[in-house]
Amino acid sequence: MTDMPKTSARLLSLLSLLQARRDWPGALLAERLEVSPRTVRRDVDRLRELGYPIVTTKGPDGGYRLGAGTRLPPLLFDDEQAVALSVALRIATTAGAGIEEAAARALNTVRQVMPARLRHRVDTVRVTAVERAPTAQVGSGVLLAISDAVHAREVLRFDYVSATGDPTAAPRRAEPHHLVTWGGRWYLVAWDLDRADWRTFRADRITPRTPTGPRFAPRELPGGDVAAFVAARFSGTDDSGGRPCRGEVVLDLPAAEVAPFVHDGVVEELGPDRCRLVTGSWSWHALASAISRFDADVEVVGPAELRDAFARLARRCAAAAGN
Amino acid sequence: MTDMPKTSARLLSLLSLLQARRDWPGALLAERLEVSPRTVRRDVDRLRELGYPIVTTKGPDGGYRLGAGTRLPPLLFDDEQAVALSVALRIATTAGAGIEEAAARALNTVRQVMPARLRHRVDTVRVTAVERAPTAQVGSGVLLAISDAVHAREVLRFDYVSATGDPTAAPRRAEPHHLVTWGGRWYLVAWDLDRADWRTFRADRITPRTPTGPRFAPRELPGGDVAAFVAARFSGTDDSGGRPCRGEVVLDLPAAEVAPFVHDGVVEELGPDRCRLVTGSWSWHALASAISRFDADVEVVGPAELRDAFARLARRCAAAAGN
DNA sequence: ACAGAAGAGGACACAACCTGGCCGCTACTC
DNA sequence: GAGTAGCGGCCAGGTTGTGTCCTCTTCTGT
Repeated sequence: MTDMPKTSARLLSLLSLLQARRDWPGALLAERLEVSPRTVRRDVDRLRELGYPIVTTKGPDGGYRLGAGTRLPPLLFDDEQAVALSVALRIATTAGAGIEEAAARALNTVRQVMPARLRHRVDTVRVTAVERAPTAQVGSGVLLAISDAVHAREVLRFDYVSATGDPTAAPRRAEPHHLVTWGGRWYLVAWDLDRADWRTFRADRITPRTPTGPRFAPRELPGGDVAAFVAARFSGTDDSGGRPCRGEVVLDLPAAEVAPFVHDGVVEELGPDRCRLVTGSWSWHALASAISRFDADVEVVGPAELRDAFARLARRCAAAAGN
Repeated sequence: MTDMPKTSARLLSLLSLLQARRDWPGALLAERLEVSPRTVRRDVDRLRELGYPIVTTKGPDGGYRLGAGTRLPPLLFDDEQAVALSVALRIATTAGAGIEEAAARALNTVRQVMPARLRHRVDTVRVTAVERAPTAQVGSGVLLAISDAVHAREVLRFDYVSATGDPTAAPRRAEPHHLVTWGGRWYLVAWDLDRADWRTFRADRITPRTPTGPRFAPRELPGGDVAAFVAARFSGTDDSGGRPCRGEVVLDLPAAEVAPFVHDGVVEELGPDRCRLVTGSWSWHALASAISRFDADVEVVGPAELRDAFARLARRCAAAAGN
């Protein structure tokens, strides 16, 4: 089985890779395909000669990209795809959000058209998803309706059950911008037309109405990034409650050593051994204590309350140390 | 100049020829591709090695044909399956755990063999997954290796990088029982053979070794349910496993206020506002920090290392407070 | 059952092709 | 202007692919 034409196989992989991602730096492709960058360039050339429109960006942040409107040869699942598929769908079947059963069926359907080897791969992957919060059921119909509205940029009208359980009297109207999942729940990020502000609605409390309203012009989400927006929205309100005290510090540690321990916050690399950490906790004391877990020098950026908390924590610890 | 690789190009052509027609006699293909029949046979072999299911008919009226699985009955998903598939894979591509890119490719691959209507459905669904923690990358290879071991019930040998970043000297040996995802991270729930206890290992810190060990008989997980087990494990902090540094302190707090936050240790009531706490952590520093989370006066009973850690922590905090 | 059609595949020699390295260029960003 | 990233020529050496020749095996139709 060592007889396969490396080159052709690589070309197919290359196509698959290019299809999966916006921009691929040549170096990354080289690494991924396990060939030299020079060969990647040649491969790209080859694909071009075969008629595939690969556009390229030069300079920093450059890379390759597959142009649109291409007829690709029937690509096959490779092992990684099979694993990804199984993992994703199995998670959906255990942690699901009303789509468990559909996900299970989909997995089965795909399974059927796979070569035996891959089918076996799929079968061996067993994953359990554990959620912090009991997952609220959202019908795929609702998901679909919201998705469609987002995609079509049409004002969504819907009934909404508030957190207290009271159905809002009047149907809400909002410009749907993003469908987001966070911590096992589904949220719609939308511009609430009635309140003239950005809101996140829990999808499981939404009952879409038909027909949808007129089209709208997309607005720019504060923060630019949906992920950032939602993270910011919820950062003070974990499922288990709120984290009202937030602060910012600079740590003398590589970001990579800090990030894994931060569950609710942002870690930003400032240098090889330096990073910025923005996080929150229940109280200033708890926040200071949480930050102190990193065995590194801390520089408090703010706010003053955090500084004070550190001062008190210092006295506590000094006392505990027997002076 | 036009140094187009004949072979690769031919393979692609062959693929599209086979797609376009039911049955191709080898001789015809040879003529069409302008190569000898022998080469056609070799090309077919090559495609087979690349995973394309090409069926062949021998005898008179024989020929080659592209089998199912690549383009045939355009996967008959129903809408719900399509939605589930898109949702699951899109989540995987944004929240991914090292499989984002593979998930994206898988979605594209599936997309290709869908009828136009469903493809549209798939394209409509846009989901963003927001994770609390920057997700640690886990290679699909690791996931696969773990999964395989779980499935085969074979003892897994692996190198493990501890929370502190120190690679454990000796490889660990464990009976893998479940692969779990929780809060955006992957964990292996296993019976640690060396420590003779249940442990949860972070998958991103695992480097599996080959070969795997002998088969094992499944044990019953305390709590029965993986989900319950993992949830219980993590309900306190996100540390897991054994804690080498143990110490004892007396806190000026009611036991009832301390106990809920201690998941690996003992809280003993000493008075209405006083309790003894024995617990452990990965390092003395971490232990001191963990104890300091209680906003109360601390009296270190022992050992001396903990006292020292508190002293150091005090200096750290004082420095952080800007003195 | 037999002949014939068609694919399978081993051997071999020669040519073509690919790859990695090296290097100077160009295009773009900060 | 410096740094990054892609471009592409050139070369040497080893790998691959190809055509040809042959012998088997598997079907089908008579």
